[in-house]
Amino acid sequence: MLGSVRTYGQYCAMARGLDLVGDRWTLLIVRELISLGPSRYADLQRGLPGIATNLLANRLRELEHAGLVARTELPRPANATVFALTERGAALEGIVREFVKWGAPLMATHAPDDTFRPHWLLVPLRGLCHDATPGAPAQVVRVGTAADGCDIAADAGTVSVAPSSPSTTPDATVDGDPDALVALFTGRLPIAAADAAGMITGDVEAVRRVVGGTPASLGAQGSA
Amino acid sequence: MLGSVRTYGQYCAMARGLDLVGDRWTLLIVRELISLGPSRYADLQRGLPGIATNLLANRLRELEHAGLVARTELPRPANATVFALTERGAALEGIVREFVKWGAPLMATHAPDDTFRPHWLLVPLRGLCHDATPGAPAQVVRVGTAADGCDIAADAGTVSVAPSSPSTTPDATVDGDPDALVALFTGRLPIAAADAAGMITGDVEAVRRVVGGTPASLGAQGSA
DNA sequence: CAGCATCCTGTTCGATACTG
DNA sequence: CAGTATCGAACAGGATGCTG
Repeated sequence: MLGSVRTYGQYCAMARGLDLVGDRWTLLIVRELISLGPSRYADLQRGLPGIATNLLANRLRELEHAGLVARTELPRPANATVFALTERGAALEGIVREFVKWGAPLMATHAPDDTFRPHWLLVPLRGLCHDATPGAPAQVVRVGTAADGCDIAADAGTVSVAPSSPSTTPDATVDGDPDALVALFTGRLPIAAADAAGMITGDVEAVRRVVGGTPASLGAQGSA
Repeated sequence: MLGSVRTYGQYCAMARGLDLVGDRWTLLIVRELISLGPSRYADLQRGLPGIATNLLANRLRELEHAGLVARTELPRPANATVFALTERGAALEGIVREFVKWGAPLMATHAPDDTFRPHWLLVPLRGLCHDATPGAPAQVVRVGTAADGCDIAADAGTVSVAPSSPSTTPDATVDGDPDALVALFTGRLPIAAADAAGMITGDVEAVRRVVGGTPASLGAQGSA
């Protein structure tokens, strides 16, 4: 009845890590909890197209048992169950970040039937954005929508990327085709071209301020 | 007949990475190829206790197809097939390293029936060792044995950790119980105590030279 | 012997239907 | 909304047999 008692049985840090988060879907659930913050069951399902509902329930139970996810019952009037990463669970972001870096070259092509959610860009954007105008007042660029996206906040030379919040009014909003979004933030699509294509609403200069990171953060590694 | 056409179908760098290396055993095979260097089939099997032989063959074929592993036929007299990481495959070390860092706290306890191979320490040791005596002549400390272990080479302030080579004569050799080895290199077991327990052969000062890294590399993160 | 392929069994996964 | 129940298909694990 309980899942994954299956273990590699190795006294090895990596094998023991994989015993906890190596099952199918598990690291994507962690990605969701990182990218969305504390989430309800149905929101997790929306960010994990194709997952079986029983599998999501199993994984959440296993993650909870492993001390990586905490389940909280919100009081009235919300009256909902909320899943959030514990501190130890949030420490998985390093693994997620390395996966994103390694997988970056795989984003060059876009299969039309692949699903896409703008909030999936949160971890990648953390490595891809900078503040090119440290002296300017604080600005926020939204990627995607208020319901599903990321808010890139630039202030005093540093950027922070958070799940988009309906209570924030961004200075600019960027949206469009998945591959165009990726191309824009990896530098393959010029900002002017994105603007001409109608991808940018609001202050184009705010977009110019945050787009573009260090070459290393683009995950430029051989081909595949 | 061909494995894993199963894909997450997401336009997401992490999901696409997991499509390639997210299957069971795959990242442990990568760990083996990193820790052993180019290897023969039987050597991989020895480092992956419990893997089904057909599964290893399948995974190697998938990795080859993904461009992460290259298969080479050695000419006579060796006449063997050798599997090695490609450049793109070797780039997975960042993911392996993050897994090791995150999994480090899980090594605190040691189940007696867990298997252990000294060469599994190679990636962890890369984050755990330093050269405390940059001025001293080059020295090599072996962990494990010539047949299965790592050689830690300290020279001019930097250390490099490689699979143990029979053609190298180390200045000191460290071996012993798996948990004692881990405790030694994570600083929980004093070098003097390891020496008193008979874990060290040769020049104890060479061991003292390389053992101990930055606090950050110990992977100190919450509990679990 | 190294490097698999085949066969078989048990577990996990995926899709859908259903429930408090 | 947050799951549980069910069932066929795919996959993992173990033993064994084949082939140069």
